[in-house]
Amino acid sequence: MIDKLEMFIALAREEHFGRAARAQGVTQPTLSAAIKQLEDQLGVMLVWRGSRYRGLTPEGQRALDWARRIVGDARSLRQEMRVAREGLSGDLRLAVIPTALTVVSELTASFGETHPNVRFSVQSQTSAEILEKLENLEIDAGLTYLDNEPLGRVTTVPIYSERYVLVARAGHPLLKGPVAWGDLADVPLCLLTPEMQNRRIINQHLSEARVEVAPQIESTSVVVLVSHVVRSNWVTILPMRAAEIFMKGDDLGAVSIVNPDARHVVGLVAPHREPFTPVLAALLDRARSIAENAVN
Amino acid sequence: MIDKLEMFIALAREEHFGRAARAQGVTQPTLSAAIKQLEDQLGVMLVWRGSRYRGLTPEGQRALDWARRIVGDARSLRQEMRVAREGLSGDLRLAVIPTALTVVSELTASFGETHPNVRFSVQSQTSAEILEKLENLEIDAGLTYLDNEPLGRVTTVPIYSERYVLVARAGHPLLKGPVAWGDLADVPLCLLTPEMQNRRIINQHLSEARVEVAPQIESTSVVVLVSHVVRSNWVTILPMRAAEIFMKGDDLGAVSIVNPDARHVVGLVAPHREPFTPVLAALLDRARSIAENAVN
DNA sequence: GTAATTTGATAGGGTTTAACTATCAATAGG
DNA sequence: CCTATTGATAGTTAAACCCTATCAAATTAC
Repeated sequence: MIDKLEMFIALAREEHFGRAARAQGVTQPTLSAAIKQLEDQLGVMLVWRGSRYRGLTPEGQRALDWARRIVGDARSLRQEMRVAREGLSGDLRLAVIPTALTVVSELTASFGETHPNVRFSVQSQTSAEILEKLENLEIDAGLTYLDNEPLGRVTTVPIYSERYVLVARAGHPLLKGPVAWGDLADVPLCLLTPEMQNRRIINQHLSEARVEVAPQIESTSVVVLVSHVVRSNWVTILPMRAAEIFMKGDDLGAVSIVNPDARHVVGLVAPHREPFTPVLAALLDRARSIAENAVN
Repeated sequence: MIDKLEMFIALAREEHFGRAARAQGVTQPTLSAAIKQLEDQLGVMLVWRGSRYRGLTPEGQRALDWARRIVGDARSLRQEMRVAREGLSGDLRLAVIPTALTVVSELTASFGETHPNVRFSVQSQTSAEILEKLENLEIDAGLTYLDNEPLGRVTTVPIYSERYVLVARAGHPLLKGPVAWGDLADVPLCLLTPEMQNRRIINQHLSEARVEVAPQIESTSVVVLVSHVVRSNWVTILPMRAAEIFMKGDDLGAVSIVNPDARHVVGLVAPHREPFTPVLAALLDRARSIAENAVN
């Protein structure tokens, strides 16, 4: 039953019998049969049938909610028993927004010292993808904005509060003192792409300052932005925590962007499942302990 | 997997391999094998092994919590799909404290009109048994005190507030006017047994009024109490709602017990499982709609 | 102190379930 | 109209499952 629910979840995620089967490590006929048996056992049609996948029925949608819960709890059970057997161990799958990537090492470094048998897998994703993967049980926790866009039913632990800086090549005229959002009208900016929440936040502040921007360089990667800044007169806007790691040499400079002194809270998000598995509970604890007092 | 978790739950409840097997409709070797497989899959010992059942290990205890949750959710999934298929239908297993038994018909009567395909099974239990059976998934909801003793993790819907009356044969001298708890010192009382919460509540009020009682008749059944009162000079204390049904003739009389005018809230308790199954959601709705305004 | 009973584990065998490979029918897309 | 894609179906083999029968250990009864 639980295996079939896992296959059902995979089918809903992949929207394709073949891909879902591959993702589950079975052949396509096996997955087809599993879905059919699930439908027989539950006595309802879950998937619109045709010559191809055409989405879930309303019952399928409801069943998917339960399936996620049941499968998630079953995994929690297994994980908790493994912890009882061999202490904190296993994989922790983390998804992180690009501008918070440098914060991960704070978490993992201190966590890894006390729990050396826990392995981390960290992927860079948009905040929307993080929430989706959390729902689909594809990750165990995420690091993303907590206060800007709605999150759904998740547990959150605030870690720090983002402040924004302008990053430019050393000697750039804008670096002389604090910059206001309104000063950025005719500056050659390179920014993250609009599917990134960070970009939407920046857009929002710029538009509140009546500034229109159309960056010539957009990227999903902070490294791309910074490398453009290093090599030319481009300028970028980054959260301080994301910029710091690039400021070790003398070739870049940063100044605060004020008026307003914008803040956005970033922290851990985890599925709202009581009780938490030991590994996740430990991670949330660690996040709480490294949280800046400044979060508000 | 889910079947094995069901067997594990049955074993924890019955504390006996043979009985648990019978309860699950399998033979004892099958259940023994299922438990062993569960232990192999989870990699931990769940049950203290010896020549007989000797309780759960700590890991078994934790696993039991998850098992209850998983099995409960799986049942919810099946139930919800059945409702999608054939409307509100199926069995609703209710356990009720003796003094609230007359209230059940208020619930079932109005519920049965709109949902004729739902069958009720009502059993009389102590409040402690109700909570235990709720945990063990043996009932779907209970009707019990909400405000007197701790309930654990459940959803509650208050329905009415118990007030206490003294019930005696018609013409009994105590029936002349309201009685105070302190007046009951030398009255021949018959009361529920002390494992009933109602009795503990009454004891509490009597003891606060400095009254010591040692009833010569104790019973788990309200009918037994009332039939003693009808046939002799015994007197009993009952919640008004429990007494009403016996007051149709002229052979019994009741007066309020005041000083204090004690109140205790009675209502539905249901497992705290989001989202609720449709049948349970409908029952909770109905309970809310028949709740007295007087509940406070 | 010994016999009877209870309790859970083990062995062996038959049935069901589950997975895979190979193939087919239906439908999009060019 | 042809080809590629998609999911369903057939047939076969392996695994899982559950039963009956039996056993060893531990209690209980006499």
